[in-house]
Amino acid sequence: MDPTGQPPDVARTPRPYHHGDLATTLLDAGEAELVDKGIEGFSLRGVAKRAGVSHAAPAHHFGDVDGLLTALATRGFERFLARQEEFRRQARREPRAQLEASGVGYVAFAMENPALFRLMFGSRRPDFASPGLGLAAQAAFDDLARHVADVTGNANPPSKDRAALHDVAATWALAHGLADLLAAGRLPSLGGLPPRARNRAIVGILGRAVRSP
Amino acid sequence: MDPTGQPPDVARTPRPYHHGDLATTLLDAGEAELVDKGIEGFSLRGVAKRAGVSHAAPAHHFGDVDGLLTALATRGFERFLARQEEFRRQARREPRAQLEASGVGYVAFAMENPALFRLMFGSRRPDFASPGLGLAAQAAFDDLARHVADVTGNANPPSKDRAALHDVAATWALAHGLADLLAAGRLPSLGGLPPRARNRAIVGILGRAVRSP
DNA sequence: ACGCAATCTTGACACTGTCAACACAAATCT
DNA sequence: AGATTTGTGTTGACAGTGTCAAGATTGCGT
Repeated sequence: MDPTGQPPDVARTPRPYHHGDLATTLLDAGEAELVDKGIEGFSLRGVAKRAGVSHAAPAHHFGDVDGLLTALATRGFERFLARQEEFRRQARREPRAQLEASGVGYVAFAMENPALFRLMFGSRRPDFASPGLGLAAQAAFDDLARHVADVTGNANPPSKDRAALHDVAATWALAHGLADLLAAGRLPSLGGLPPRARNRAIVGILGRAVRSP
Repeated sequence: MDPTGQPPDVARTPRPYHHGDLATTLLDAGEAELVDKGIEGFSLRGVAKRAGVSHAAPAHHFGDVDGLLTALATRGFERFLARQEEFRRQARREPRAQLEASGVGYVAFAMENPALFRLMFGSRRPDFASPGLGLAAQAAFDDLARHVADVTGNANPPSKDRAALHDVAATWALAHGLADLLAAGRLPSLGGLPPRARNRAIVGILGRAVRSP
């Protein structure tokens, strides 16, 4: 038989009492739950069931349901930035092309992960005062502001210089508005385009936010 | 005595069994609940309590909690349009000034009613397939598209003409993005400005979406 | 080898939305 | 007028949810 003395395991790994790495398993399960049920139908017990674990297990890792949502939003912001960077890598190195790629990545992420995007930007349940999420969200803003500054050549921080503020606000608002409306399916004539044509259209629209110096 | 045969009323209208106009009372209570608890903490029983009525009473008027939210969103879109019109009335009659006023009204509504705005644009609970809400939302889009067309002079429908589509999409996305970010408090350097300066800044930013012909 | 801390389960509680059964009032019909 | 039907609101129940306290199980440090 089995020298380890384990039972002949009709099902191997009959769920050890300690899971190993439950935290990330719960994050994955939480993301699946988010995709399936949306933020509205998101249930902590549902996540636990997906992870094959008792209904109170998530509390030990994330405290609250809001704690889990906060962690999900944090990971969301990291992927958000990563997706933008992917598009930038495939674009030319000029500041303008890099900014356009960022915007396209912004919108693409929203359309690919509508529920997660909503959690990150349209919900008050995640705790944005928590250091992890706060920093992740701030990093997303800083990244965009930097690429805008590269285009305008304005080195002043947006909080001090009015022109810089307007440039950043316009770019962010335009990208964010497109992302939100497209993710919600409210711009069917744009969202229904095939990806390449759609991205071209998005670039054309985003270009209105800032003018090169 | 009273010819109607009513009792001498120690307390007049001691909560009659039939409320009179419970539907609108529930809508008002629902809006208050929305402001207090947000969409996340919105509770049908809480609304009933606010209206001073049993916990199952709302069902007779709105069926579902989603039914009540749908009705709230519908009324929200009507107020949304009305608010934009208020700003337009105080603006000059030129197409450009009218469009700018619409945009400022768009953003103002979002900042004044952040929870309602989120319900209208950032939630999947209202039933947008219902005729009432569907028409109300469509009317908001049509109104904006009309004012954009007045500026560009392009009479073609956005669904057919690519330039028209881009103009409408850019304007809507810019206004919507500003509204969403400001309502969420994510543009503090802009949202913290005093109203007049803020509106001037918004006009300046919105102007980037479309160029007069 | 032992004790401790971390991890997970179980059971309970209050709260929620929804449904069925009932109570009351008003409108309608004959 | 009186009876019946329709609409309006209440009560009680049920399953599902988040959270907490208590206990069970495991791994780790000493």
